[in-house]
Amino acid sequence: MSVVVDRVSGVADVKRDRLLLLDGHSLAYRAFFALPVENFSTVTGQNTNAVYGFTSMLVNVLRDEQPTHVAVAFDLSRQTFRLEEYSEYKAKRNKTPDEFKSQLPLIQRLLDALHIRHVSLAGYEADDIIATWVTQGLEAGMEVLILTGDRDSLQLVTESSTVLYPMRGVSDLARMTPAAVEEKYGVPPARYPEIAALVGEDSDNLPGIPGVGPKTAAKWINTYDGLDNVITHADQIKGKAGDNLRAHLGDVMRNRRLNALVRDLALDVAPADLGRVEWDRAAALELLDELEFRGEIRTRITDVLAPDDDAPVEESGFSLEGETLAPGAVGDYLAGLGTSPVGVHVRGAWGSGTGRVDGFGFATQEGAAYVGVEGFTPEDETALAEWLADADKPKIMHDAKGPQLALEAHGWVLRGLVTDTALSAYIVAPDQRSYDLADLTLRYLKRELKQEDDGGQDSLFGDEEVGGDGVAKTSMLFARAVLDLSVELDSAVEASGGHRLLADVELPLLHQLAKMEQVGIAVDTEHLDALERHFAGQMKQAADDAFAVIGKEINLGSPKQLQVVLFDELDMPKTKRTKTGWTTDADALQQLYVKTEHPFLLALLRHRDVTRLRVTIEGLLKTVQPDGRIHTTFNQTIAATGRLSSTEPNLQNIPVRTEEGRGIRKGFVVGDGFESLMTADYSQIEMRIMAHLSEDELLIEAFRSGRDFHSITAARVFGVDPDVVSVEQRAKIKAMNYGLAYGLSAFGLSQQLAIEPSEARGLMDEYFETFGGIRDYLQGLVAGARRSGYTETIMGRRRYLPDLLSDNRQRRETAERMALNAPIQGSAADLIKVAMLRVQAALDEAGLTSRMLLQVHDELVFEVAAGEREALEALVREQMGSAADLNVPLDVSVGTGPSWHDAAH
DNA sequence: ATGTAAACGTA
DNA sequence: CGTACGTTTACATG
Repeated sequence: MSVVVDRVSGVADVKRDRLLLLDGHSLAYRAFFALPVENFSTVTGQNTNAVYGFTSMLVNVLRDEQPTHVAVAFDLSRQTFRLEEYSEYKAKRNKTPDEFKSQLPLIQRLLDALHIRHVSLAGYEADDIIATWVTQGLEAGMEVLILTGDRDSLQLVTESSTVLYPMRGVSDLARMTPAAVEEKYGVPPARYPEIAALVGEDSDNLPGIPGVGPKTAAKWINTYDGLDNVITHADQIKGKAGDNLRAHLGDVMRNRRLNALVRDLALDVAPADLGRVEWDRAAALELLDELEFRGEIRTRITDVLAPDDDAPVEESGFSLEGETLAPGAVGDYLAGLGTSPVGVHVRGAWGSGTGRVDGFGFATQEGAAYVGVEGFTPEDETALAEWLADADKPKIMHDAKGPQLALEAHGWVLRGLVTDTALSAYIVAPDQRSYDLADLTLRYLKRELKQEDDGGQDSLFGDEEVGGDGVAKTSMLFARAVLDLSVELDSAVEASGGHRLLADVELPLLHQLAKMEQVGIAVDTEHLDALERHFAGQMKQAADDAFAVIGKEINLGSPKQLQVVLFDELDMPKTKRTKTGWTTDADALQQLYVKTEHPFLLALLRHRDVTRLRVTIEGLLKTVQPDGRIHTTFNQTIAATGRLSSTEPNLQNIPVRTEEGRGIRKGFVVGDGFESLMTADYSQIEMRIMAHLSEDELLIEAFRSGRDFHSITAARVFGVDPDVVSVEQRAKIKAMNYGLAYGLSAFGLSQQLAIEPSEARGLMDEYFETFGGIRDYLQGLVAGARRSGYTETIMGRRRYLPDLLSDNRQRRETAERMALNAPIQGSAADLIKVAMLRVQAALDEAGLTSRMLLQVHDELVFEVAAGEREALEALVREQMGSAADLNVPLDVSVGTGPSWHDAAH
């Protein structure tokens, strides 16, 4: 199907024109209540459930009905001729929610982008516009479809006009033909308003006759042949209903006047003007991006609007001259590039600390080239190696850590990476979910970047036709996109003051992370195997115990089945609600045990614990590479605060709190040829940052004293000597200290300490009384962020928090807690990143072979080469301790041992 | 097959 | 009713 209908060619005359008319307001309103608003909102807090539901209905109907003409009618305001006639018209309606109102302009923007006409008219409702178009369309011999959630439109149904009425939600449409209307209401469509007049319409505040429903109304209308005759013969109708009819004749006649749709409005646009035209692809995609419509809905939209394989990349703005380099031509090509930045796209695959290169796309402002690695001559190989390793040949890449691993695996060294578009996009807006090249291209260049489909899937072995036009073209286009993007992003980074963060921290860190991923950490698989078997046995034991108590076997891992046992069968008190029932989390089970002392709970908790440990080990073992080491992937662009994250596997959440859990850490060991593992971590890094930033004298003094921090602060709060601080006092202040940076509430604190909220409130007051600088600082953080729209770390890393201005209390308060936490967590992240770079630089400088393996937010793990322990410890203490110049000391604790567990301190 | 919720591990 | 993450399982969708 082509969305362009040529009105002149006569092609459209082969079939009747189909006119699709939508009631924008009623459909959006339906969608607003049908779809849970909390599931549909963007990062900026814009609700989109109504937009989503409306769009979904629209595209489904476009797909299923294939109309040739389309338009949408909207209400303009409540001020209509109906209101003038009847001041109570629609009076009972609740005020339209703001969350809904803000979505109408979005729907209209979307329609504009799709080039679908939308019309409203002062004094009239959408219904009237539609009724007028229906009348005109039928006269012109068109077939008409009306998509609306307003039953008044049923009066427009004829043999050639059908109402599509949403049944429930936004996916079921009832097809209201004359037969369907008659079947449902017992009268032909033209007489539907007569029924409505008798029955009344709650939503319009049009009261009907008491005791008269659709059945009675239909009976009367059919018996007397129409409402007019019912009114004339009102005195003949017996019973209570008859009395009521006579008493409310005025209402009925008024209802009938008001529910009659106006069919002869003077509109600027006639049905013939509504022929479908090509959509504005760029504008629509940009809006979908803004609305965060992705995945299924996005495909459904684009499929319906552009089902043909149209829009090759050139069409959407990318066009470039390029060539596939012949064997032997690489040296000359690279020599001709000079010293202006080159966009580089590496084709290949990577992960788990290694990778494979299949080819390179190069792009400059002048042109582009592609070269596949397969046909390389020795001269090509050398020329490329030299160019890649030349720090004076500037390169720009996207998400270069993976490619870097692939290059390294080939033996190539990458130098001269002047920027990375994924990293700069992250600096500019760290809250984005994805930094895909295609996403960024769309967002910053308003162009669509599409993967050329070259037939077969990318083979793992790289044996597909490398010279294929698609592959080369795509690679060159990607390289060019990277180059163009870097220009936009450079200025965006500059404008937000993030240049140094990018150039001095994130970019060099990319290489450091690649190095760490490449090295990996050695694992004692035998130990972990044995441990897994042990936990499997414990699991079986715990499950048997649990089943014995309740006398049957259930799936202990199913919260649903657990709820049945706990709350229905054992009749335990209800816990906190979740979306789908009552929570069965460990905290709740613990509390239930305190109340009931039911042995099932103990077995269940034990089962949970050991299951978790077993599954964790299982997952780890699956990721051990042939070299006997685990090579995690560190993600540099995930956490909005600036932290790293770790995947496949996540080595930043290996158990440590329980003795059994720590057993797993014994499985991470020193590798062959090295002497031990060393861990080095910052103590109370976030509190120190708070002390520094708040300049609270007492807090600074507490840190400078070098004594136990929680005891010192507790002593201050409770006004006692540090030596006599009780265990309870210290615990309370410790919880307070840790919770501060999260925006802890009195309630949260009371939960955690199992004390009364009032006591927690008092504790917080005392604390803030003592450390007034902290209170002022935290308040200032939120206030400042509200003013500027963002928070900032010590290195100038920004996080934008538009929800600080939300009128939704929950969203706003969440944003406030984020504003408290982001600069603190983020500054700590800045600090350890700087420390990592300094430590590595010092390692290189000193010529040590010890190496950095892991980062766990405030901790670094090293593999110590023989004889280097002391030197390494000194170096690490020195570099970590001086990563930032704070007005409190940075305390680093260091431990060494044969395993990660033993290296703890 | 794919997505979401609940649960839980870390800092 | 405390921030930042990733993974697993069960369960509900298509």
